[in-house]
Amino acid sequence: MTVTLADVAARARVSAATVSRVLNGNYPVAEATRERVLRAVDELDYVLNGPASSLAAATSDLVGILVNDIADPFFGIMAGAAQSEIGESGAEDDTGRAGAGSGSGRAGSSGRVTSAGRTGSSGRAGGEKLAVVCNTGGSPERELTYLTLLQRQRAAAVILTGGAVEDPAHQAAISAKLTKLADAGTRVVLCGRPPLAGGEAVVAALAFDNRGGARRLTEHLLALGHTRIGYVAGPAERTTTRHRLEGHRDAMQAAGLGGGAGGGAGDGPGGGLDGGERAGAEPGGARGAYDEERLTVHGLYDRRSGYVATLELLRREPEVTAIVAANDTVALGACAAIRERGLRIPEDVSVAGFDDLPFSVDAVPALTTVRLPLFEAGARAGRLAMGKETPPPGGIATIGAELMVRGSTAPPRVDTAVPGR
Amino acid sequence: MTVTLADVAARARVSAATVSRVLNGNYPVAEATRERVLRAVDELDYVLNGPASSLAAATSDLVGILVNDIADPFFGIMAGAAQSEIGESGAEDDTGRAGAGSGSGRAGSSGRVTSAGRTGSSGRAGGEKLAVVCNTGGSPERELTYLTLLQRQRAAAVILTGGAVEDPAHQAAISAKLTKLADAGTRVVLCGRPPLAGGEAVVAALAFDNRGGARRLTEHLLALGHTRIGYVAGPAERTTTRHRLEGHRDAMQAAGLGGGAGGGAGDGPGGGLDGGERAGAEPGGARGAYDEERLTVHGLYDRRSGYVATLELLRREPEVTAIVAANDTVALGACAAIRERGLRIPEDVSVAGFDDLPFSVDAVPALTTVRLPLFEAGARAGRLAMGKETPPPGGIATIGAELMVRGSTAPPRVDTAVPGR
DNA sequence: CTGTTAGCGCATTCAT
DNA sequence: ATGAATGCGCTAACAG
Repeated sequence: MTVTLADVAARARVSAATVSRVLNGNYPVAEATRERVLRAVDELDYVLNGPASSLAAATSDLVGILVNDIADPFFGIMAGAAQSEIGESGAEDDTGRAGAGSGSGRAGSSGRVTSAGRTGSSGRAGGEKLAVVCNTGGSPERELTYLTLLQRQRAAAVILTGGAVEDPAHQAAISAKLTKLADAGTRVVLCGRPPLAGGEAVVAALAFDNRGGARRLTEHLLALGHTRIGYVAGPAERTTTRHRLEGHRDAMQAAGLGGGAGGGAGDGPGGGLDGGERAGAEPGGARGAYDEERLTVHGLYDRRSGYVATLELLRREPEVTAIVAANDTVALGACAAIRERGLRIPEDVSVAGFDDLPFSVDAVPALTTVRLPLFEAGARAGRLAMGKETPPPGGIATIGAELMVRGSTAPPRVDTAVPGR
Repeated sequence: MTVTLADVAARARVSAATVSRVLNGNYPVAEATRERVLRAVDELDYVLNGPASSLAAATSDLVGILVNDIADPFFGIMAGAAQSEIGESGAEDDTGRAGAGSGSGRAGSSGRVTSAGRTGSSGRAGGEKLAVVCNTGGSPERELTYLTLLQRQRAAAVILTGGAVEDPAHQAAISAKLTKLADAGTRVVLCGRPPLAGGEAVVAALAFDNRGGARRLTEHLLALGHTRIGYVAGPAERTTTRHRLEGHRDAMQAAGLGGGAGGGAGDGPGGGLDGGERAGAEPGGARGAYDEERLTVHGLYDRRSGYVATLELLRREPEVTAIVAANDTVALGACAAIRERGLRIPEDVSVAGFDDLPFSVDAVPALTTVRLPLFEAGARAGRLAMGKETPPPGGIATIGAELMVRGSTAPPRVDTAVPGR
């Protein structure tokens, strides 16, 4: 029924071993026989049996990329970049770049279609790796499950993207799993995720400077003259959320607006997920740590959360003149909430996001945000996973975050600065 | 070094066969031994060898989902939905839904973390399928390559999403490849992609009613009083582009505004990718087929293309009162271009998109568009791929597209209706 | 350079 | 209900 190596060997009048050698290309073979084999392969339309190959070689060509939310461009961009570095066999930097601008449907590619019948249809496809992305949905369980599945497949490499959940038990479980993967020869790379405690198992960890970016963003707002800044944070248990929040509070404190306590590193996020428990906080009340918590609302990294949280923020403190969102998507929801309350952006309330996703520049007004080089980071992670690039010293690299000032932030209204209004 | 079935068997004092049976659960095993085996598995921290298992069983638990652009939420939403149906072992409809709103970072999940140490770490993970998404970048070659890679892995199922490239050679190559996959036992499902010519190889094809949706959208514009409607189309060679364009032209013709020729089905898209070749077309010139082409500009399915194409459209015909974009992302670019020219939306120019991606409702003004039930379609494709749902009659189902009228479309300015202005 | 020989780890017959 | 054998298709030593 299905064509095997032996069939090809017979057709080409060589041994199975020889066929294997030409297919894998990692062994000297006479040019003559080589061509004969290749022809037989094409004629028989032979396709290598992956499982058999992996079993014998004890390695597979599978490379897994774990993401929290595949519908979020934040992850899509990183995953796509990584995949482009992995899919191509080292060469063809061109095609990799093509996917950069999140552009789909390459228009000019139809001309090369005919050649595809040759490149793609036959079973040989050089050292092609199968780069696949797995959607964890942000669930620790699914993350572990996927890791096990990948381990089962003897994956060649695994790339973990996005912030981690700060649960000790889960951290430990992940760490243990990654160690086992590494022991089995799988290359593990972290992208946009803080380094592990005992990071020996990991080839490299690329961490975003969330804290620094957040700090610069809030400093920008402070320089504009804002003092009552609301913060719509992400899920409390994620590292990304904590780091961005810390950066924000660092800046607030430096400006003498934050609470002295709780500003340092390592403290768990304090705010509850849904507010409303502290009743009757008088507007324009005390500053400091109290305000800090009162002006922080946690939610998910999606639009709806931004909308809901902003409404809550506006309710708690109608005098806010600026709102910093956990990311651009959340910022969009915040904008919707602000407008719905009849306020203008940025005249009445400034809004800022994080990530600088493609749509941010198209918001009206364009969103002030912090740019994360997602594509570059993803591509680098891909190369690291393939061993095409040497890891940074210590296996850890911090990736810069650049402040992008645009139309959604402006100085606060003058009359708002007057106490009591 | 690595723990094998035999090790587990020895530890549990049974034969390897028995261990295999408990692990696969598809064979009667005494409860006592069963537990003994399971304990041994946990104690030894055994992880099944996927390749070996697949080789022996001649099937794997890999399910591939092909997308054109992973950074595009259009695909991300479908892929995520499909993956949620595939990943979970039939049950737990709840978790599947959780990913719906494109929400990442499930906030409430930390409570269940500890249980993960049990569910996820051990080698057994019931009939878990490994749902993976592969990013083709819209390139036919990569599409074929991925299909080959998946074939090599003896994938259990493959889901192809998004419009196809209308190149006969490529169509044939894909068809042939899918037939081979089906012959090898792989279940093939098409999602948001038109049925194949000889569709026997395919379990089911879920096609979006792009044509109908586009027609209704343009009818809406016509009802509003627009007559000069620019169309920013996608890549000329894709089915999605053609179908949407045809729907648009159908509506135009029905209103007596389209050219008699070229309106029917099956004609290749006429407009060149970059215009400007026909010089000095006098404004307010002849209607009909001529205008139809003049008012159509092709580009990619991304924001930049929408921006550039709209600028071109505005140059060719400053009197356009409405612009229909290939999709929402393109519409965003169109909006940017329109504003840059000092025009207001919708007062001066109405804008419409397609797909109704999450961000569309947040555009200012909110985007009139055509809603495609991406999540539902993806989920259904996932179930079809898993054999959890019976295919529609004939294996083909058309998925409705619903017009969403929002703020970005309005009647044209009265003075614009005056000829010569 | 090429052919021969052994397994890789597991799922299945077939027995019992 | 369980154990013993057989082979899935391929790669990797070894010869030669």
